[in-house]
Amino acid sequence: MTEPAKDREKPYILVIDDEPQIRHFLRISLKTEGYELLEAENGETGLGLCARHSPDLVILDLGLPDMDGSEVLAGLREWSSAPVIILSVRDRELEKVKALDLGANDYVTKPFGVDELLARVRTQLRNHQKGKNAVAPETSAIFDNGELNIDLAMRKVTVSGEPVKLTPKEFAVLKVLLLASGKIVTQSQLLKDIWGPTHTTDTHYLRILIGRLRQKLGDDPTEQRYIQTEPGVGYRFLESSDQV
Amino acid sequence: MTEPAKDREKPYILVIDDEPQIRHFLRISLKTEGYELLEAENGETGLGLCARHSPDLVILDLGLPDMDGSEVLAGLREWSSAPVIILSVRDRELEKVKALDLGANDYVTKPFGVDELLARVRTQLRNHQKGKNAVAPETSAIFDNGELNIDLAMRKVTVSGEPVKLTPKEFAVLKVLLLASGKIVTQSQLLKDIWGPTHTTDTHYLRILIGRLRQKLGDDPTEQRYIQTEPGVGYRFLESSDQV
DNA sequence: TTATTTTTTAACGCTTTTTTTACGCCCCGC
DNA sequence: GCGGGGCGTAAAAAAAGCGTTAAAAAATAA
Repeated sequence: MTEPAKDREKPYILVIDDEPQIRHFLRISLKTEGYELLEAENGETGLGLCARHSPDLVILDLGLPDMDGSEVLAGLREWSSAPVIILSVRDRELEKVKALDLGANDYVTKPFGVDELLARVRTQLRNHQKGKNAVAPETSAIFDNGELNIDLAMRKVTVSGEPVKLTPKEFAVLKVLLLASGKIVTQSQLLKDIWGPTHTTDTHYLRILIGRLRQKLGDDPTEQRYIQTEPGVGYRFLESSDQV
Repeated sequence: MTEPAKDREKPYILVIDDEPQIRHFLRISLKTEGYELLEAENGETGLGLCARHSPDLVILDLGLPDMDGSEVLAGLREWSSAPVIILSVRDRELEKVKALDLGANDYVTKPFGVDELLARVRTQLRNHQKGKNAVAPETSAIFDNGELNIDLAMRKVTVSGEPVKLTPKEFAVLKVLLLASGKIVTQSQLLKDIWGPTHTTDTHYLRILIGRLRQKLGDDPTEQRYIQTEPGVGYRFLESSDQV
């Protein structure tokens, strides 16, 4: 889907209606509620505007001069998932069913109350927003080679089934190393990330921490399976493929 | 948790309405459409059913005998995100606005056409499904391991049958932990959720509250059965499977 | 209002974590 | 072989975090 869906200050609402007085009416109401408005008086320009600005919500009148409302809706749904509220004078049930099944999110019959319409707008925006936020639920990075298992999101580490307790700093180091898996992380980088920019020279802390980490992970500095020392530079976490 | 909202063959719809003929009517219509039905004739059993079965959609009549419809809605929204379609004889605009802003997803005025209602049901299910795929799986509102029983909807907690009284803050903490069951909730997250963004560093409050909570739930900090502390990070509610 | 519950504040052990301090090792150039 | 820098380990001392208790303050119910 195209949907740039950037975070705008104000939600954009596209009104597609041929009656000037309705547009005027909606313009007043929606603007005072803090929405940014886009207007079109026929289906074609409506689709064009929608494509160009990808509004957060569309209010669509079914009775348009140039094309049938359902055509507009169908055209929209081919690429956009923005919520659509249908506006119509016709109160025929079949119309509603058709529109809703075509992908509309709500159907309001004229004449309608402003407050109700605004509430329905809020409802649709709220619903649609919710789905969007949850998209990236913190990349659940996981390492698992059969013996060692690391789940960063759950903050769980097990060695051959046995859970291992890591202190906050230990876990922080492991996380940084694992996220840069295979690549070297310099000592100063690690120090900056975990102790803050004031301790970038205390390479000492690191050695102790790495030591404890290795011990807990069942690693050995002489035969480095997971954490590899790059003398004078830093450390790297070995991916399974890298292991000799 | 009892019922982790697994993918069922048929969508479950919970109808909360006191009028038998309406329920009968809805039962016929919804069943022939292939939905599985749950019915409640008052708010309390409605909330209970919802907590136990976590339906995919709720149809809620505003005029209930035992409690106000908005109370039911509000109670539901404390822990559930299932779409709610309001049914009402009252056509007052303010009612609609209130219900929609309280978290309802649609509002249908009686008398209504079956086909329209069914179309609106489809619309809500379709919308909610879309959002769900990305989101964390919905956790059920009930925990029960034979000894400890927590019902978020009813706001009731019992330990081996005996009801336990929780203060509002205690319950709030428990709710947050339970809804994130198995996952860590950071201290700052808890503090923000319950005390507001101004007290994100007063980890002290938490320790006291968690302490009392453990005491009331019959938990022991040395042998953590329910609430596990992740030192330096936060707390997590243990699902039965996690318990060692 | 009074009485009761709930929340906040304060203080104290206890444990864990972090930091400090000290020491041994190995590789390399001298 | 001698000494220095970088690395790893092992022990302490210091600090921070957790859990508990008791009492004061605030909120709530009666």
